[in-house]
Amino acid sequence: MPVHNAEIAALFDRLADLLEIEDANPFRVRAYRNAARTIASLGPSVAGLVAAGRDLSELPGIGEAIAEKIAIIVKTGRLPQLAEVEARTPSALAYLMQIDGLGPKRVKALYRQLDIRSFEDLARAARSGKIRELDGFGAKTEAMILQHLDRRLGATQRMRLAEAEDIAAALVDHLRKAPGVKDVSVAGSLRRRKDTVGDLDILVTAARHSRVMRHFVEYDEVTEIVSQGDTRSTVVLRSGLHVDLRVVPQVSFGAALCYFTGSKAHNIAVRRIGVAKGCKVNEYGVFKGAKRIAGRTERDVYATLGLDYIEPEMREDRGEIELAAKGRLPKLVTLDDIRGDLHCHTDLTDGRNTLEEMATAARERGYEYLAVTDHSKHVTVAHGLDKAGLMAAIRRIDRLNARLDGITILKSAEVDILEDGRLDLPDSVLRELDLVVCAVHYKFNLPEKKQTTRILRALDNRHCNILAHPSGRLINVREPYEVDLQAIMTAARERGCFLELNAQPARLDLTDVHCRMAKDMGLKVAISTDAHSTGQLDYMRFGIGQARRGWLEARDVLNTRGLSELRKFLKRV
DNA sequence: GCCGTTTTCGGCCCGACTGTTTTCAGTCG
Repeated sequence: MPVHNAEIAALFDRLADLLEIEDANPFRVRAYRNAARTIASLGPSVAGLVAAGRDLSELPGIGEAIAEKIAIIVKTGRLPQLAEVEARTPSALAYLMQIDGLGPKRVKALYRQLDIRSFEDLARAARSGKIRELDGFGAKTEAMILQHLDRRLGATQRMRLAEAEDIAAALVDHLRKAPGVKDVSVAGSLRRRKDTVGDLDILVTAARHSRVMRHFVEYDEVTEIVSQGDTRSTVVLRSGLHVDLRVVPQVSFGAALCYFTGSKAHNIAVRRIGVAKGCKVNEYGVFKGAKRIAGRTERDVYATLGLDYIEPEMREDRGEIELAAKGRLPKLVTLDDIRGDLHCHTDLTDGRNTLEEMATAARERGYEYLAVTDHSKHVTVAHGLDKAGLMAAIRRIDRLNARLDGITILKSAEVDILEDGRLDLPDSVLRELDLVVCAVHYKFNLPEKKQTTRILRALDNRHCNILAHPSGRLINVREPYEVDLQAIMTAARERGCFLELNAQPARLDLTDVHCRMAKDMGLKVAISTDAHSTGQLDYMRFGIGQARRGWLEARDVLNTRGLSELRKFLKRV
């Protein structure tokens, strides 16, 4: 059984947690965390790279020692060094650090002095008042621990981007009404367009001594004020979302926006560039000695450090800084580049709007074409179409195209991939379509080899053009199914097929990492909304964000092509 | 443990807020 990248990364993260509790060299701890991050954001499987004899120490943050450890993990599934550490320090202690306010030092003190090894131990000690007696702890810390223990269940899940975006928009509206406020900007992972966000980071510029902090904590959605200072405060909203607000003067806006957008790893890497150039970089600007030499705009900050402007979606320290230094950053795809949508549904199956309503809505968005991809018969919950139903739908589209100006409706279907890899509709009807989108809707839990073979067989059908939502994940609901995406991408490229980046906020499937993998392999991606209503056509922006996180440029995206060029791409090799 | 427009050894990002302190450690982002 191959060891997945995520599992390898988790071993190193766990090792880092426990070493931190043991007060090991913090830079060594960071080295393990960096390695974990590199592995987790790698497209190709590490196990595969090892099997192919590749030298892993070429990867950023991975040297000889960690490369060797990875090889052992791939071979045995275990990291011997982790077992050694766990013999001294119980593995469960790492979980205790999930409690807000408990870091490695305090967890160590709790373990050493009170033998606390679990949430249950922690709750018992806190309730009996033992924690307040420890050095460095007090009554407030004890109360805080109890409070967070109570809330722990269910509160740790990250929120989907779309949901967080709504909550942020309402809060930004509120903040704009504060007297003395100039700019209000959402930063953090929301600005980086990550598929889920852990908390909201909001940056405000305002005159000194403005009342904006008070205005913030008095927002009626606030249920708790975690901390409140002159320039920074943290609150919890009714939704459970934590919000950090930072107030800076306008002269620091760019530097603060960089700092608050992150990611943390990106910030560290940028500041290291600063150190190498004899500057200090912080949220107030770039400083040479005491003199501020940049800070008003993000562009200034990067330029002063010899870097091209880096789009927020790329700021993950995944190689973007090196490219920015060389002036070779990709020009990321934008919403304006999109010429049409290649996956949507109508009320003929499980969509809410009629064919004509969907067509008109697509035209209003400036699209040149819209592929209507109602379900095939096997997807009974969606009232999927059989051959006769689809033939009737095709004729309806022909009639609509004949009288509709300004947009072309492409005849298509989202054809179910059956368990054995055959498609749910016969070739005799598939050949009547402009394009065929195929997807897995049942039997998610096949073993990796079977699932991969199943999909490869579907791609073998000469009518198949696009594989929709290739991993099947539903964020916070269903894990991706076990499948060898590298093999599927290779096969898709060879056959002249494409993979979809499904823009539904709950899917965002392909992931950013897999988009980048597709790009590196020279495989184009279709960014599609899978809209089930006219309004959902606007989900395209989530797909664009994810594509940009995967470094996709317009040329890497199928539906940035005009109709005639698109038709050429849909002729399989 | 990683890494190199100063380096193969000696560095490794930077600041705000809190609680328990009487000048700072711990945590967080």
